[in-house]
Amino acid sequence: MSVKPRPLAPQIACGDCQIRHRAVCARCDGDELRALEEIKYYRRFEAGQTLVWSGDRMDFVASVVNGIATLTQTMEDGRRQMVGLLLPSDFVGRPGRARAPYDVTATTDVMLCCFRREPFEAMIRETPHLAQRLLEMTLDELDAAREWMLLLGRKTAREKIASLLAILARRNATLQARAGSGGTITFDLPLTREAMSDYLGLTLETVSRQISALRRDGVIHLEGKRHITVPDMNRLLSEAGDDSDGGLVD
Amino acid sequence: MSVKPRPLAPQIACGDCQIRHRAVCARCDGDELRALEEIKYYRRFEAGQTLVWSGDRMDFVASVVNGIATLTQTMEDGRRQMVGLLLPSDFVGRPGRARAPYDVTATTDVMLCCFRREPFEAMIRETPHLAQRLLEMTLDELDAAREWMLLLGRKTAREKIASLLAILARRNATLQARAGSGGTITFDLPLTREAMSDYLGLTLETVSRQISALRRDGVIHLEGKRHITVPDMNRLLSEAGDDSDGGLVD
DNA sequence: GTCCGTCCTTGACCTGTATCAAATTCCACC
DNA sequence: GGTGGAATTTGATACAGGTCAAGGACGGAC
Repeated sequence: MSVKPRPLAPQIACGDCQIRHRAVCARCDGDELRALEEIKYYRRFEAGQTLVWSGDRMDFVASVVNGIATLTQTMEDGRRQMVGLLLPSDFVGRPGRARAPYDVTATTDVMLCCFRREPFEAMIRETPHLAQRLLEMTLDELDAAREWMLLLGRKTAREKIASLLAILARRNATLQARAGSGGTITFDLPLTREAMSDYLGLTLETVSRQISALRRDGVIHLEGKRHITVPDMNRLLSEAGDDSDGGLVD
Repeated sequence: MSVKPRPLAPQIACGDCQIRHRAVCARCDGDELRALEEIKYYRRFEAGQTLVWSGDRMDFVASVVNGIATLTQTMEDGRRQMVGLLLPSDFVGRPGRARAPYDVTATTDVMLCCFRREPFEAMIRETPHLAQRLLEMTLDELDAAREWMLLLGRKTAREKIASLLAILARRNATLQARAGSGGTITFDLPLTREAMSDYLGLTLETVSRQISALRRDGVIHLEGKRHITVPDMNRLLSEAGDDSDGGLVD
């Protein structure tokens, strides 16, 4: 969800379960968190299903196990803006707030690991470590949101598309073994053109045009409508308008 | 910093010091936090001064005591986007990350209440309550950032200006006794046209034009360049394109 | 006072993206 | 393999906001 090559460092590969966690994991996180086991349950949603409508009561918080979901805000006249992309290991819902401030919609089939609100809040109070990890994770999200603000406010359509592709490519390169880091990266777009337009603050036609333009210019190759190959990641990053320092890590 | 009338509820009026706190206050927050007293110190910055440059090492975290500061991201070619507005009681800096990801600049003279990083981080580990309050505060900021994403991605120039004025008016109405809540609201713009344009993802000319247009249409009155009167807050809110439900509070 | 510099306003024009309107591709399902 | 429908692409045109340029208002220094 970050525009510039941000450190994905805090991801922890987990021997216990398949997913890579960035923050809280009920299954393998530390002795303190094993207690979460007792209050968790799983829920499955199908692609296109809206898990929670804006304003709805949300009696759980959850971690995405697999699949992709989105957070969107909608204006009265129908204008929509995606404000978050939930990928596996991301967290949704917030302790202390019962109503969702935006729609949460499944883009693909989604599996959530849910915790009922009250027990979870109690656990936060009892388990200092948990609040700290949630804080860390939330700060990461805030940084990502702020980079996205730069994109929405100041980037051109072409830069926006390149930025999104860079994020997806990067995410993909991390999940796959990054065979030859200078080499080509290949992945399937998990979003429709419409979802991309909602994310980028563009129309779907502009998204389509810009993708075509990037293809014409050799920045990406397209196979079908979804399968993308990035021959030169640095080229893509410079199209995205990000500075090339790779992001400062501490 | 929120677009729609959001609950400013968690502000706590404090008998001990002048400012209203939304989250962490070293002076009066609770017994647990009095320990922070020992590691805090004050720093003063003048209007226009940049407190921290993006990428700089930042060996403290701080709470704004008075004045206004901004967080901005800049692209290589100079395009700028403000990603946060720091008002009194807001917090800047993050535990666990030494380098600032954006410039922090004083808009007016600013007084910060600073805590050196290491002691502060130690205190978070030792004081569960502190992490919880920081979490709550960060989640509020994240919500505000996401509302701002809707503004940046989907609102027209006129709506953007109206939204910003609504926020400032609202903030002001909260700080002043809100004498007759239906009545007119009056305040001084704390931002130049340029700063507003950085915040809204517009050019300074467009900001100026839209402010003139709102004045022509009677949505606001202008006295000089900075002093603004809002005769009808509801009118302003509807110009901002926000739904009128007033925001859902829990 | 008046001079200067900064901030703001307004105008004329241009460009990037939205809008409206067809095609075209692709996939799922028969 | 054919068919229907959704997703995507492409084209023509409109318009919001950007860009460039010229004043104007205001405040501080002298």
